[in-house]
Amino acid sequence: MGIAKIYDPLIIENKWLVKWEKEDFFKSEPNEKNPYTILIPPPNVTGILHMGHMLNNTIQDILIRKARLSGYNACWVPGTDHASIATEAKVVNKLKEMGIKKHELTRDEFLEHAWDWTNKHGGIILNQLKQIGCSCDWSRTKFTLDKDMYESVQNMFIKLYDEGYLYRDKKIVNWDPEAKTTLSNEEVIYKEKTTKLFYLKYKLESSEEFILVATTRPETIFGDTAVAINPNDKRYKNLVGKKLIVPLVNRVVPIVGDKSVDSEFGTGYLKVTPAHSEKDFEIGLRNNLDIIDIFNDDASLNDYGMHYKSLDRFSVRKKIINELDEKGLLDRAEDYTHNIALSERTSCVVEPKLSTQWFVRMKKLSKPALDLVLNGDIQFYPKKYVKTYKNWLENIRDWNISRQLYWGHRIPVFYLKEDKSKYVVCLSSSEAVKLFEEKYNIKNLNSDEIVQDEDVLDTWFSSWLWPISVFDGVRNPDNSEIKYYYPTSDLVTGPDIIFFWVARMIISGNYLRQDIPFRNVYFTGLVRDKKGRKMSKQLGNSPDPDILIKKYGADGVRVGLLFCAPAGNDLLFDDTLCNQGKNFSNKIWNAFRLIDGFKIDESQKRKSHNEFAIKWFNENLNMKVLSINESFNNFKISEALMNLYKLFWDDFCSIYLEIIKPEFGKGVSQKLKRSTLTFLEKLLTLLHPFMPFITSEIIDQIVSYKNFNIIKSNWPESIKFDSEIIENFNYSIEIVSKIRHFKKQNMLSFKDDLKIYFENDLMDNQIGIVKKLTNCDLIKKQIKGKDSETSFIVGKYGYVVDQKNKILNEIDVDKLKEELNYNLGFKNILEKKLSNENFVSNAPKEVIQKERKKLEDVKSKIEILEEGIKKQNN
RNA sequence: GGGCGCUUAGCUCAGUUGGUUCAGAGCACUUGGUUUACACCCAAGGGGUCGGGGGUUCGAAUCCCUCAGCGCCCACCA
Repeated sequence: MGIAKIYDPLIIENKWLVKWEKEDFFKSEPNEKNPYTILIPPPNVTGILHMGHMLNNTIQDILIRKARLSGYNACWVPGTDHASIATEAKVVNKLKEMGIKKHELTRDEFLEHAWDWTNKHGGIILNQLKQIGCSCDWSRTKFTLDKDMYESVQNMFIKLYDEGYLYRDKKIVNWDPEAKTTLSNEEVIYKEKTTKLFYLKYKLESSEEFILVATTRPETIFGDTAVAINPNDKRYKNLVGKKLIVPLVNRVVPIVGDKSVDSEFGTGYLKVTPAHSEKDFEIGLRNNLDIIDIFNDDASLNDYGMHYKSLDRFSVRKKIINELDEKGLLDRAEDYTHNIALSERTSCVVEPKLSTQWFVRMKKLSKPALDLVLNGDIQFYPKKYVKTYKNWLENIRDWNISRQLYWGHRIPVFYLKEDKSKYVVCLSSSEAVKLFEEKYNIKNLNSDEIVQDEDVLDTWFSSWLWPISVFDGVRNPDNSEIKYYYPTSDLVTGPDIIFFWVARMIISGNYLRQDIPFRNVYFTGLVRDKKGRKMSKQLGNSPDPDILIKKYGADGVRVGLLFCAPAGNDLLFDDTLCNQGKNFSNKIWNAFRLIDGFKIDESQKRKSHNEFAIKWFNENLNMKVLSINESFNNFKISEALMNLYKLFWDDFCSIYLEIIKPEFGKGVSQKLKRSTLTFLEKLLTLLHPFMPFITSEIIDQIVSYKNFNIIKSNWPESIKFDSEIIENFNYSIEIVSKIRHFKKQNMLSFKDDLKIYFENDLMDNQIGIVKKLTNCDLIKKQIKGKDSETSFIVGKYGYVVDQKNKILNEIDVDKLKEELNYNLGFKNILEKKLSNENFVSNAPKEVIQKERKKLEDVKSKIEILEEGIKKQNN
């Protein structure tokens, strides 16, 4: 036999990677077929593949390959995301290592470095996706900063502005002092920490009395412009109209009443710093307070910080507490555990900061998006995320889209240098000059008299256009591609970006095209290690995909991942599952070896049980294809794989092949070999989405299928199956199991041939199968009374084993009795149920019918069992 | 604080509209097996009062209440 005994994925997978690349198998263009479209959730351009990506993209590849096999024009668009803050942070770090500080560079110089970085590291991840077999249309690869994508983003901004969905406002935003940019709420993470709660003395004006104010941030007293108290607080009445002196600063500030103050917290007094807390800012608005910003962009203190000017906020905190203490202005300090806001990207403490930003008005824009999901136009798998989605949309807030970064889509707004309150929104400065004339009647502006907004847009502002912009549907809404491919079919992503991305794509899709962006959303779980911990660099528990692939093959890893990935559940990844996948590859390989080695020999007598096995496997295949399709329709991908795994391993190898396998040295008929190859071909087609490499290779090696392209072949059709054939066949397998069990219990070897007498009708081909799989003869014989010295019951037909002496005594009568008791109990319950008027009158007819059938079955079973026990006792 | 979800065999999970041939799968485990595709294998087997308690019902893993444990998302208080 020329084929290797052990399947070696490495060589074969590489061979197919090259071939797929060369022959452009995955290319898609609009045609007369129905489209099936998936857009990759674009990974960070400079990122590398982790387990989450693997899972995600394997699922996408399975869906897309299945669709391709099912006759759709399958199009999977790959691409990468510029990931503005994440990438910029990496570049800043890189520059730091080189001794260059970002602020020493001009915008253009910085961008040059960023592009160098991107060109150097970009695309690695796409190559890794190829390694795991992703069948993307690589000619369509997009990058969110490509020229057309860039323009799409800016066009969207302009459209939204023109239609009144954008505004510029001063608000308290989350400020990342390290990256020196604002963050969206979604980019802020909270961590519990124990810090100190300081009680500071605020003297009443022209009095020696003081009140205590509790704060965790004593360094912000420089920005205090009031102290607030809840108007329902009893102390409030005595204090109205009085003033306090801010310690150290000696600023005189009013006491104001505000319902948002929690009287239970601290002393019930809240120092109000409108520039550095959202809540304080609102109190400030309500009470007309001054706003004093005390920080520089890096969160060091500015001129208002007096002698602490230029020092960092945290060192000021330490120093100012000492000073307050020395001056008797600190009453006490207590431990206090609360949540600290941290930047997702730089991990530094977020500083609330007042600043002017661009916002998207979300309420009206997002209104239709909720219905699209609630009424089922868009389906979520698993369903539970509909509620999460609903909850967010119902409480949606305006979206801050400005980011004080260089790397990204620059905001297309031009300001008059002289007076920045005057601005126009457009693509270029030459257009801006015209618009200034129209809008403000300012004529003959020089281009150096206007300046473009320094900020870029939030990364997600480009992401929410992804399903439209990859087909150029923002700039050209009527082009043939967008009309053909949009709406896309499925989106596969993690639930962690349901708000960042999924919801916003639905919103933008509805806004731009009055249509959904995708029909189904499949949420994958988080990949954890087998102890349930998140995978992280620090723990070192995240396996390297390249190493996994080398060890188990891409097919093996794909199968391993899918074995543990029910939709929406986190999956506990374990190497051994990949090993199971690898073993499965080997099993498939060896099944092929066996079949391939069949010699044709027409002189063999036709065996009826072979025909029966073929019939059975055909019907069984029809049945399993139906259930696999059903699993696919419900996005139960791992269920589909498990069914296939069992179909191939148990049904095809352990049963079918074991039956039709010729005895040593003998051959098979042409017809049998052809049928078997047809089954193998169908199974490989079914397996292809999960294991594209090995299935391609084997199909390629089956001689008669040389020109058969598995990628585009037809998914086996199935509408119905003959359940009688399946039942009859299964019964013989049931007998086989019982006989094997019997042999094992009686310490007989597989080779020992027994004569087994049976009383009821069995078909010849059923007998043939038992004979082939157990090496035992089944002989039909009416057994009367004492003749049946050795009887052993299985199933509803009952049969008798005659092995002269030893077996007889070891037959387990207790087992039979146990089974009898169970069935008697069952019968009791059924009879009780059926004689219960409440049941008969209340339960649906079909249920009653079913119960009656059960009763009949159980009665005949009891009869057989009783007879069997009687025979044993004789 | 607001919202969502989970608890079924040693592990990871299936169990659609309540109906005892649904208590199931894979892995792990135990036992036996190797000249004849595969030990990356074959065969057989043992495991669970479906988290606790209560209720609805003729009937509950499935519906309701409650207790206990776990997890996620959102908001964030000085």
